[in-house]
Amino acid sequence: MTKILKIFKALSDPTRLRIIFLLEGKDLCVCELTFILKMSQSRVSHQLRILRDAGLVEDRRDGKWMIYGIPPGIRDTIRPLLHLFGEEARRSSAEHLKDLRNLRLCLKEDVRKTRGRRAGKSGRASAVR
Amino acid sequence: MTKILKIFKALSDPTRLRIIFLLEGKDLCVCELTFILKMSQSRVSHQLRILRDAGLVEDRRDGKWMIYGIPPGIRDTIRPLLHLFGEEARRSSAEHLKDLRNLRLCLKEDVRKTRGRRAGKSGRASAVR
DNA sequence: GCGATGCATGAAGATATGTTCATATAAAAA
DNA sequence: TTTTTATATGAACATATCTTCATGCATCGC
Repeated sequence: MTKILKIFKALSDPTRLRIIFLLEGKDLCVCELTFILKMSQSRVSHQLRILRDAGLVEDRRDGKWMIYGIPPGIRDTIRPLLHLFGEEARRSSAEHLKDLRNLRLCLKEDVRKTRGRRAGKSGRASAVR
Repeated sequence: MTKILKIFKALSDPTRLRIIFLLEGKDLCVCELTFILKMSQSRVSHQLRILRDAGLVEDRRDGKWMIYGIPPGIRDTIRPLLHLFGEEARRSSAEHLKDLRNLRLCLKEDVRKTRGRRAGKSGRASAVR
């Protein structure tokens, strides 16, 4: 009972749900999530911790980056769950579409390796808040 | 997005989860839930309201009783969801077993129609707190 | 080694949520 | 009609949750 409750609690926050939706598509590091969600690194980390405590995500270190992803067992469990309700609503929600746009931008700009050095450079599309 | 979030929020409270587990088996009125859960009527009503606002339960009047149940569409959606995680854990949880025991007692004593008049009568098993 | 980057986390403040208490409404019973 | 039973709900309080800020640790590049 405690476990399922923890999972529902973890999923009952808009930020965490956005993170789950993103990770369902692709593993991401904290700085990428920070870039995509337009939130402070601290805020993202705190939310990731709650998701990890619930067993909904797992992390691994890659150099100086911590990569977060959904464990295979959970992925199989969660995907149908998310689809059951409002998959349509999700896909068409303005928020989620922005996240997807920022994800593309994030990959295109190779945020993980180039941020900081290139920040503020002109001629670049900027992420959608 | 808002809808699914509301559903997860509604499911992320131990009392409400107990109510859902109970209603998954059988429609019940507020006084029966109050009897089974050993909680104040006010508390049960407040929680039912949250479940209703999330669309997870519906009510109908039967005389002076309000009967709560899970709408068919939601039932089909929610059952696999609850089974996905911790169905085993639920079935064996002490809390849930107590609820089931109190449910049997509730039906046996016909709480809906006899409460008050028979309260405190000797020779009766009393519900488990 | 030293500075910069990526990330985690504790503490404090702001906000949301759950519980209790008091009271209101509606139907049944007397 | 008056009383009783079943339920809903607003307000106040207690508790939990989320966000921010400050700071610490690990890794990388120089």
